[in-house]
Amino acid sequence: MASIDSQVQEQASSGVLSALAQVARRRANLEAKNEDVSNIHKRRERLSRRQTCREVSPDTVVTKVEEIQEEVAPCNVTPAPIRPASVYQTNHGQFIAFTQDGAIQISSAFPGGLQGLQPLPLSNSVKPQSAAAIVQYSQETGDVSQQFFMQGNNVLVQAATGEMSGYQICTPTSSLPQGVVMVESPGSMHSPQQMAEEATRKRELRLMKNREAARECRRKKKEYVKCLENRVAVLENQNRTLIEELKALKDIYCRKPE
DNA sequence: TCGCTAGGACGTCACGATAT
DNA sequence: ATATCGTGACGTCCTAGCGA
Repeated sequence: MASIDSQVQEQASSGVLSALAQVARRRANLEAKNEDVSNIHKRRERLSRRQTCREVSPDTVVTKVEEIQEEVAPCNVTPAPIRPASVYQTNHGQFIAFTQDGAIQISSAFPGGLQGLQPLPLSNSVKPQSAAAIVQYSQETGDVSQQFFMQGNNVLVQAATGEMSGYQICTPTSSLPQGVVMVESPGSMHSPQQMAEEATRKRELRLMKNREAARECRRKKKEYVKCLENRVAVLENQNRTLIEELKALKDIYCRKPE
């Protein structure tokens, strides 16, 4: 118990330290802002010249958090819901879901399960898991048109006018509902331009995945911090109770027998 | 109302750990 | 050996709160 307490205290103080570090970072930020950072390209350049994280500062808080997690009683952290498929949201607010068998479904509302999703039949046998592919999707009612680049179970969503213009999009097959077009991405790249496009696409995919991962990571961290705070509250309560109990016992034993 | 500050959320990069 | 994942660090943007 005592060791847990001290660890929780240590955790709290490292929280303070990290807050201080954040203040320092902000100060540095402001100083950096005072330099000429108006140009986005310069900013990019600065980013690219940046030192690596490990060089700048050592690991602190998280390592400790992980150590403590093994000792304290399991918190009621709700695990990420197990979804029957991957679900993505487009910048038009629609949700694209991949079912286990590789089918794609589109919905305008987030699927609690996957009910209410509108099935999107694919034009050929290419499954998203097996090959990279592009789906162009346009709504019947509107002029909104988007492209989805898929590789494995990942999807990259862009407006049809976006950077993926290098891809060849087949002429829509009239039999396809909702203007759905599906093509295989070029299997063999030859020209430097194609290679560059491939590299760009790979990079976009990696960035997208990392974005998702960072979001998930933050969510987990927040949940864990909340859990720790609860734990602190519980321990403080216990501590108070024990102190009162001790006081009462002292009163009994220290009272002089008549 | 305006400027400043703190805090939160996000995207990106780098890197270690783990899986294939 | 290479790919993928998870996460710390950083820079940026946005917003709420506060004092002048």
